[in-house]
Amino acid sequence: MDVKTLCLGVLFFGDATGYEIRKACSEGMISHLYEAGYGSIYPALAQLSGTGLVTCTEMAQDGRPDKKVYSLTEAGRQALIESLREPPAHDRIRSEFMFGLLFSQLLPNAEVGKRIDERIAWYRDGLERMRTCLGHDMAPGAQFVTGYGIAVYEAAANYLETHRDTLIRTLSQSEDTVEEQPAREAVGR
Amino acid sequence: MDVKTLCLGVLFFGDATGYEIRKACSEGMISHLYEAGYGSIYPALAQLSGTGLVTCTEMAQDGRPDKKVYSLTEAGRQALIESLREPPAHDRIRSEFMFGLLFSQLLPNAEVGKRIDERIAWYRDGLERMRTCLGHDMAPGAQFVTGYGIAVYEAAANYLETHRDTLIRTLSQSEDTVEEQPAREAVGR
DNA sequence: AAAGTCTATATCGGGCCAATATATATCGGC
DNA sequence: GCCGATATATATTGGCCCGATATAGACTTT
Repeated sequence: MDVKTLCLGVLFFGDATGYEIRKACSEGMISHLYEAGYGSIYPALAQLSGTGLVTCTEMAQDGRPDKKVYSLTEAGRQALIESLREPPAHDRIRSEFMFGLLFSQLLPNAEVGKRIDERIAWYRDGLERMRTCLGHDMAPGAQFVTGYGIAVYEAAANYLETHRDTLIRTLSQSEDTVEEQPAREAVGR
Repeated sequence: MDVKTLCLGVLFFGDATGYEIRKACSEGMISHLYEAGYGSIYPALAQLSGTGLVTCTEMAQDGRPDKKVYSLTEAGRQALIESLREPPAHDRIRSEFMFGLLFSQLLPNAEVGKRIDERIAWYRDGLERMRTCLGHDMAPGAQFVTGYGIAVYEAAANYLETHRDTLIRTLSQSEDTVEEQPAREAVGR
């Protein structure tokens, strides 16, 4: 599955411009599942347009630059369904935040605390948006996914809140032995 | 942060071959935070070796192909710390599983159930490994991160288990109206 | 009136990664 | 004792992806 399928999926919920699709995939609800930026979306739309899976209607606007509104065609709908049918690839995640915490012994304690606090705030913010979202009329799948997001974010925020101080305390205690601390095992597997 | 920093990080916990680094980043504990395959790791190691951040010792083995064991140099250690100091980029996630569920109305119910069951099994498997891991001696950061992983996976698995049947039931109920169902709002933001 | 944000489209260089090639060893099952 | 599968080990490539950047008028804030 690639960004082309992502665009088809967004367009399934209604016509949109490239700009709006990007918003959905990098700020909106979908950004929690599958992110994408301009550099992926615009080329994808051009290709989809070329193969007839979407149509593009240029709309002149007073003042602002022209809008290009994309719509899913019947062929696009079929292509979306076909893509969704094949077994989903394994999740791809890349969390610099978590990776950095692995090495929290190498960072100043204040920095560690600051990062955790920021992350908690980020989760709380996401939770608020998701809860607001649940009030509206949604497809059953979207409802399920949103509920899942809430459950996971809640657990993450709670863990960070309840274990933050313990981590900092532990780091403080072993602070002075950091210099000669030998490498440890138990990360390789 | 890129795969070069990832390699430096893994090597901080002890010398390793490219093969072992890949194992840690695509099967081991680190794979839950930051994945990488051969195509990223081998070029990264070559570059790190060229700039003196790691050293490479070739070890002949009876039978098996030669091993190239990489070690972090002092310069590499400093480079790692410097990289970790800069604020972590936003998490990047790409979950085809979750994205697919958004459109569960377009999939056969049996398929939806199967995917959820597989995902639950995957979480449970990950949980078991992480819990085993916690028994061993670990750096405080690694312990914190592992605990976080357990909390999140547990919440995810529980949500899927308790809401699986509700989703399927809801899908079955609206099954016959799928054909003429209009596009819905509330995904754009 | 300057500075910043929002709508809107588009490109590029470099990074990443799945798939693939190569070679040998070991282990379980028949 | 042989076969297929799995594990050890390194390396390349084509294509996808994406952060940064350019452009540009309108609206908002200071």
